[in-house]
Amino acid sequence: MAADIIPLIQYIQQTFPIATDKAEEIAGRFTEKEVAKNDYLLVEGKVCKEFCFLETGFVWSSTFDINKNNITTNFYSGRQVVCELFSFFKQIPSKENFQALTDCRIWYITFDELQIAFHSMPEFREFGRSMLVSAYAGLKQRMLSMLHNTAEERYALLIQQSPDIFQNAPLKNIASYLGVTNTSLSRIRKEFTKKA
Amino acid sequence: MAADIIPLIQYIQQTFPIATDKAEEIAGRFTEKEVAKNDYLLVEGKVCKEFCFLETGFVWSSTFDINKNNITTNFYSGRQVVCELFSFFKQIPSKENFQALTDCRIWYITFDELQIAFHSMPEFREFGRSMLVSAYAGLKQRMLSMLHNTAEERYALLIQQSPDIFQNAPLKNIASYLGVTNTSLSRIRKEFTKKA
DNA sequence: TTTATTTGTTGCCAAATGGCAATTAATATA
DNA sequence: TATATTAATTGCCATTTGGCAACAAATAAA
Repeated sequence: MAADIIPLIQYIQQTFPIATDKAEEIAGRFTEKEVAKNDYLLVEGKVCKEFCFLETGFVWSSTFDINKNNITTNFYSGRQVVCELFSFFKQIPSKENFQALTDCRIWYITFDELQIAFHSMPEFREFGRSMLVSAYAGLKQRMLSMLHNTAEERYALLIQQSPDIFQNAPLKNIASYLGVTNTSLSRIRKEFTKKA
Repeated sequence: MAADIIPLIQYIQQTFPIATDKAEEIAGRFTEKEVAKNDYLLVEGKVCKEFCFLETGFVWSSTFDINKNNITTNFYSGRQVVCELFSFFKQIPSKENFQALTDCRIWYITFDELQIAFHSMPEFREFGRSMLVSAYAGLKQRMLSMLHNTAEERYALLIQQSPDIFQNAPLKNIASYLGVTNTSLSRIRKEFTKKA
């Protein structure tokens, strides 16, 4: 067993409590690959064919609003699932782009392989469901934060919870992730450093 | 077969394409019940034990923010799933309340029953996964709208897509659902009717 | 019905955020 | 290195939204 599969095994166990040998069996269904900086993991209009676990590296996802402005939907650092879940599980074209901001090391499983594994391994199904439910809950949290926190509060939360984003992504994309203009983010940062 | 189970069967088929006899078999696992106006389907701190399909009626869900303000998380009209998915699938205490705003007719299945049905019916699993994925995608849409539309645009979208909310819920709860104060919502409504 | 409570509206002003343009800083390209 | 391009900051002002208080309207309770 390759040593670098350990983060995936740990991720599985932390998402759904399960015996180590079962988690290893699930992880064993994944294949490793590398993605170079600036390469796309998924392009808008294409069907997402791989469920990816990001071992190391940094990825961002984006889409376009009605006015064709590019807006950042998320950032992903290592040891997270990186997948357009709607496109993947429904096997329909994605509305989002996923792009590597650094060189990435990834473990993936294709949709067909996952279907087979789901049928033969109940634990894999349970892990999959638990992962989906957690993603749903995380999104709800983020939505409520967007609704009831100011831009500055959201900025403070982000820099506290995911400081690595600021090492990897340009501020204009962080601004659109936070739902503010880059002009406003610039001013928020100015105020923020003044206070600290 | 009771005639009023038909909406549930249709909902299943529209969430995951499946033969009618299979959809009927899935629906057959659900039990019917009624919930009176103002009664709670779920109370904060309790584990959500039932996965509910709202046949008729109107429900709202809410939670409390850091300052203990009650904030509305969602409204549900008929022919929708009404369930705190995170609490239900993880069987942990809910952070949300679900309350009937009108008398409701509901089809439900308990967590234990659902686990059994999931194991014996692959189609039920597929339906469940598809439902989760759709809920996730809907939430993402809503979040992006919160981020990149003004309060007035969000109001216009809501009144267009879910006019029934305005027949069933007080404006102060609609305001917190939209992420604005009721003062602001009042002004937005004034502007809005002026334009129309 | 009368009274009390809750909900919704409005005026006044403050705070947060956006829009645009100019400038500087950083990065990519020739 | 020199040049072109993109990203970030700043000033000025407009727009959006919030906070508070007063009031009106609707609803619930006595």
